[in-house]
Amino acid sequence: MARKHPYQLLCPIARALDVVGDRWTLLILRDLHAGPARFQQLQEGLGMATNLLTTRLAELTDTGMIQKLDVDGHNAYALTELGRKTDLLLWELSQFGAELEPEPDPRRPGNLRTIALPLRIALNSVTDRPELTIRLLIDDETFTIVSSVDGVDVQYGESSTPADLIIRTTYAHFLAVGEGRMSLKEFGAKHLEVVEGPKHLGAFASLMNAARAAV
Amino acid sequence: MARKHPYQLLCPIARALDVVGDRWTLLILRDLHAGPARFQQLQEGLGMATNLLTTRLAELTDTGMIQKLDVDGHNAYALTELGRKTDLLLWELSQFGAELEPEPDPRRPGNLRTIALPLRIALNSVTDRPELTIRLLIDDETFTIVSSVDGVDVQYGESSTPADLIIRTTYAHFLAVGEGRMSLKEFGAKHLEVVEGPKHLGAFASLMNAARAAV
DNA sequence: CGGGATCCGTTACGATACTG
DNA sequence: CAGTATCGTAACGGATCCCG
Repeated sequence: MARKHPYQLLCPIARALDVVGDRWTLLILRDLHAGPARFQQLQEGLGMATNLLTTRLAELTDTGMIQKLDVDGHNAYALTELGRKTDLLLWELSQFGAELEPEPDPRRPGNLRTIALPLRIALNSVTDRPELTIRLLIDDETFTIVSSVDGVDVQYGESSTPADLIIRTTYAHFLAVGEGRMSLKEFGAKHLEVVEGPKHLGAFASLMNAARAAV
Repeated sequence: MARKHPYQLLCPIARALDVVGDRWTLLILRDLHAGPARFQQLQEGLGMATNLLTTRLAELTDTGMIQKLDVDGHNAYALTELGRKTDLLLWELSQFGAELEPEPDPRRPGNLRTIALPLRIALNSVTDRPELTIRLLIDDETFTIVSSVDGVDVQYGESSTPADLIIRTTYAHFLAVGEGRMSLKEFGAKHLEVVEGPKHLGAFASLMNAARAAV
């Protein structure tokens, strides 16, 4: 199942592209940076053909970028240690994409897994991080943000650790903050519902502020 | 001549890939980071089909990544300001590629333009840069390295500014140093010929050392 | 119903020959 | 030198089907 026409050039860039340069491959990896995902989650989030997704998952497994898990009887796919090393690459790709004109008419609604990687990188750039576990409810979906001295992790879904702070918002508003179209102050005042742990809201706000300033 | 199947997703990564995600596109940009290039230089360096190169150059021109120049009667292609913004992206791609197994049997000999971008980024990471213009003769080709307080530029070919130091080596040896397979000391002693300006060799050596340490 | 596999029409790519 | 033109092959996209 190897590619018929790899570059096979004496260049690390070409080597990287031989592994992650195929259509859809980097977008699959992007989604997996939000944590393990099932076949259907990936397919629906990306809107790609199922046969292609099957092929890509097999290729990524062969190259050691991902591994297949069994999560309570169901298959799931997760990044390996090698696959996780695509984080800075995807971040720079994202930074370059931000220089381009925004998409006039997208084919699909936004994919929530998209935001995990940039959020994690931005939060990790903060030096004075609080010890805090946040559950973020966006539309019907859940993210867990764990901040500690070791770093920040952002995962799709609930984690076993209890959350200090539970907040709810919508994808549109959260994205507006991430892209700088809405101030954190307005976001906090109008579009953020504190479900639990309001005394930790200040720590969350300063963390977000610092991340925005650092990126 | 637009693509029939762009991603058109609400995600900066997908937007970036809609512009630079096609086969060969990032490798063309990589070569152009070494300075303007003619059609044939690109074709020979990459070993790609001429019709595809024509298509890619047209697409990159349409998206504002490159522009066509007329260099003494001949066409040439150069990065625009937007195109130059792919530098960090290509750097991270290169860093990730360095994590992978080296290519066992490459289809073509190394492309000298390949080294300009990583060399420039590495040299730019040095804080105490000397004011120095270096002409680097590798096999039959020439690079010009201009170091100043503003930064370091690495260009394929000769520049109009006179060189303080002219040195000659081979691609294999230079690559060995870049990949850490040969020490700078051994390189300088055995595989580097000083053509002119030996008194500036010390500044060059300390610049290279600092770059190696920083990357 | 989740997790794919098969089939088929369309598009993109690769190699080479040819032209202004 | 700088591309076009042509053509065979591989990859992609969409739909349908299959299997536990």
